[in-house]
Amino acid sequence: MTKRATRTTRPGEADYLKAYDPTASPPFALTVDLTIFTIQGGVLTALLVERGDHPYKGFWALPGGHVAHGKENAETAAVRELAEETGLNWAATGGHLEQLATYSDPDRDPRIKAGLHVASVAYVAFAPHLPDPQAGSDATSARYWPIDDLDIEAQADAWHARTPYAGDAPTLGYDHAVILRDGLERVRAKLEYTTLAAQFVHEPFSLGDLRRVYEAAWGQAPELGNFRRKVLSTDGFVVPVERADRPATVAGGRPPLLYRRGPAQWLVPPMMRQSSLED
Amino acid sequence: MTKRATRTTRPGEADYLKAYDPTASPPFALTVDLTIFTIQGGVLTALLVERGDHPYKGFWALPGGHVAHGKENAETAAVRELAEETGLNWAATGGHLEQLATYSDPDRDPRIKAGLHVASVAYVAFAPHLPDPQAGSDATSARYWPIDDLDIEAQADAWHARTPYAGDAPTLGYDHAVILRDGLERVRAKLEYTTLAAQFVHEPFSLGDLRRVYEAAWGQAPELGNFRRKVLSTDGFVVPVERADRPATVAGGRPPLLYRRGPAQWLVPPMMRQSSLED
DNA sequence: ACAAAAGTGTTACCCGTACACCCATGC
DNA sequence: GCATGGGTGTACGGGTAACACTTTTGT
Repeated sequence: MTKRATRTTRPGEADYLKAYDPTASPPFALTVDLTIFTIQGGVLTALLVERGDHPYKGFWALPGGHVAHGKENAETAAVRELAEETGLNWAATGGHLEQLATYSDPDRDPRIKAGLHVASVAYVAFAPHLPDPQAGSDATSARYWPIDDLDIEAQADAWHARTPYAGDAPTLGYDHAVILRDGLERVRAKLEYTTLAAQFVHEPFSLGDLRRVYEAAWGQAPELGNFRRKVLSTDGFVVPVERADRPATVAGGRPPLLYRRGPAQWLVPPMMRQSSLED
Repeated sequence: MTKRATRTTRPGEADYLKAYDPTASPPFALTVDLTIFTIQGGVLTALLVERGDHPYKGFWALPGGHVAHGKENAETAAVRELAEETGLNWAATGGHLEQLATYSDPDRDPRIKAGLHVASVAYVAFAPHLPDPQAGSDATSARYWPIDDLDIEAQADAWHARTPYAGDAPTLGYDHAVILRDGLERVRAKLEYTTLAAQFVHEPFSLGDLRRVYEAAWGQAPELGNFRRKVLSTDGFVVPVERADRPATVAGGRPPLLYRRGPAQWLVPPMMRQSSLED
């Protein structure tokens, strides 16, 4: 009980609390940015919004916003912003959201010139093909972009060199090309050793659907026979579903068995990817 | 060249810069916390400092401090604080430092009661047995603690429940038990699929030295024969060193071949750990 | 019948496991 | 000699890679 007291009141507490003057210390702003990945028509896409306000008015950027001071942590802010920007109830859809990294270069936001140092906690979200988002508060439009159309590497390199990006792809504001590149690498890596691929497909899904997730993310599909053995032998990756309410197949072909996401989180050993990471 | 202009001056820029009033928006503080792991006498340890000031005066905590507003990013601040708190030139020692996660619960720092919301970017550092640190600025003492002596799980659980930790281990301030637990899990995981184990030993080292790193971190050593085949067959993990300047062995036994760290970063497939992750 | 997509079988080989065995040094 | 730590060899088995083959539907 002595230690409990230290969490509420203890000798000297009044001192350090009073000593702090909110107007004296230079302010930081804390924001969140979201890299939201989904698959549309066999192509990996990311959600971007077109900014309607300065800074970076008219540029494309990641959805995100400010953490509410004293009221929430970054993750809560991320879920809230996601709902505001896309109309999506994240808890209900059951997608996956995880922290990526925090970006804090002083010059990553031009408002540093006004004395505001903006740090941003970035998140990665995986979801099946979502309804097209409505442009929210300060965005003039919002859409999913195929990641191959964004020239992310070149834009990220340009940011690091602090030179303007001169290519044809929609230009990303802030350091969002860097964040998006890091998020993309996280997605690709996580597919290898977790069951997150199942977060990209609607239930019920076929093993072919699941395999096309890997194909979209890696550019190459895992070998078919080995892939299904791997998935089916990983306990709890997918669970078969009996019902015949399979949506009619588009073209000819044998109708697939259908599955749901299982409780397993990890893939050990990992799913193999041809182009392994270089040192 | 049109786009370059947007990075320096563009229509409307003055507006959004002037519109911001540094004293109006409630302030965040941005700090860094460091989980610094090393191995001493076959035991995995973490560096902690005993706080000399409120809040959490007299408690043990992770080294860290404030990010200098407008002057540096979090990583630079981490390296700087590391030098200040331990006298260590990180760039020179060649240890490994990486971002862990950002912690931003409003109540994670009691100064929220004074209106200051403190978010902290945590880092993980791996290093060989370092000289004992000098207690820095606001610390009364600093030392390495064996992680098994810190009762981290219980302390982290207690923090999440917002109940006081009642055990015998040195009590950690703030949410640092949670951060330390996450850092520890990162270390253990990274040993599996990267060559970071070599960051824990002084050069030149023997394969036995390297194997003891895994033993200290995992509580169980990889099987000897397989371990050395794995290490030696991974191109660029270790490079043999010819010199006979091997430090005299303490006890009897065949003198080992010695190695240096190689350029390889990844271990594919990963080093096997008996107790694999549960779902 | 044919194409398309799903699903099954078969073989070879790699690599991790387990365990036995050989080497070099200090006491 | 013998204890101690370092280093090597080898047989077994599971799992993945590669590829051929069969099944079920739509047109």
